[in-house]
Amino acid sequence: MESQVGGGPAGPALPNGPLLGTNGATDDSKTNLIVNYLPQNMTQDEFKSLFGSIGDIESCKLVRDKITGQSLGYGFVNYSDPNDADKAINTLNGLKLQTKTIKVSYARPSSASIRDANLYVSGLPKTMSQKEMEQLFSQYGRIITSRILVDQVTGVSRGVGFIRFDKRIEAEEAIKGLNGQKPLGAAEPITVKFANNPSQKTGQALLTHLYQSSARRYAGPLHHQTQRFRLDNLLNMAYGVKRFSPIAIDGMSGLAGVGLSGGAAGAGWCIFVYNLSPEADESVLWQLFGPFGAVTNVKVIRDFTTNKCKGFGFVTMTNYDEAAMAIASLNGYRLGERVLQVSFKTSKQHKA
DNA sequence: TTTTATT
Repeated sequence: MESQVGGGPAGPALPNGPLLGTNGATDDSKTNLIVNYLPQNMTQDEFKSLFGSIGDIESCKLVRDKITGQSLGYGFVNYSDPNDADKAINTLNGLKLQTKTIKVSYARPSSASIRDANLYVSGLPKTMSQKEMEQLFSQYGRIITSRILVDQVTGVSRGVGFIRFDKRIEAEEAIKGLNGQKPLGAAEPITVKFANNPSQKTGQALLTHLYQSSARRYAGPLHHQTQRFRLDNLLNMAYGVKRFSPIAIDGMSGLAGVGLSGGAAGAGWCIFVYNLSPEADESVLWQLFGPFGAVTNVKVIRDFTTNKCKGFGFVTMTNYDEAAMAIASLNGYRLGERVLQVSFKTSKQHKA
């Protein structure tokens, strides 16, 4: 299915170049593997135990989306012994796990030049095979993977596919050379462009999803509601309280002592975020809350000695409506394995 | 007319 390239040994040593590998440094190219097409629901623990069954693992990582915590369907395994890495490829590559056939290969050295090298191709002749598509593109560089999407029922090509090159430059050249061109004997020209980057898309998709799902659950069809009314309903959800008068929001009555922060951090609405993972960092909070509006400050509360997150943090937002929308949307949101609790920070300290 | 390949 996929091309079997991937990783491969490093190129020949340069004449007169420095001799590498004589100082006892680890040669990652022989121990570090990339694993692709993992089932979506596989956990880090399952991933580790599967590959740990081959031999001693130096480190391994199931790659997850920064924001949602969802598995991205691939991971890395670094073995202590190169022989185990080789054994893992021989025994686990092609293994069927649920609906997926996993791919295990040597990881290429990580570098900026291999990122964003994935192309989206459309307008392909329905008769074109994956191999033919690869032949068309291989003149521009080394192909890491290719895929043609097919109709799930009939199995016939949808005329749409992906090509991942080893280097971004190669992908750029392929766009220049093939976008708008007709393959030999084809009636229509093909479109070649960079594929959507899933990691960038997530924020937007998350937002859209949250808005739509909250609005539907709590306010009914959007076209029957005004902005004001929708926000009111979202607030009902955020507080778990029935609110009878929308005017209460505008006046912000009933909210005394809640959320509004003064002090050195500047004015704004302070939001309490609970059930963050020990690995959570500030960037996660920026990414989660940023899409809802102006965020002036985020803070992850960490243990002094371990520097791990103690499970909660704070976010300050400038505008009340945006803060309320963020709370309504993100409270109860599942972040990885955890369900977030999000609310305005309450001031328990005040003694009247 | 968008699958989940770079920590």
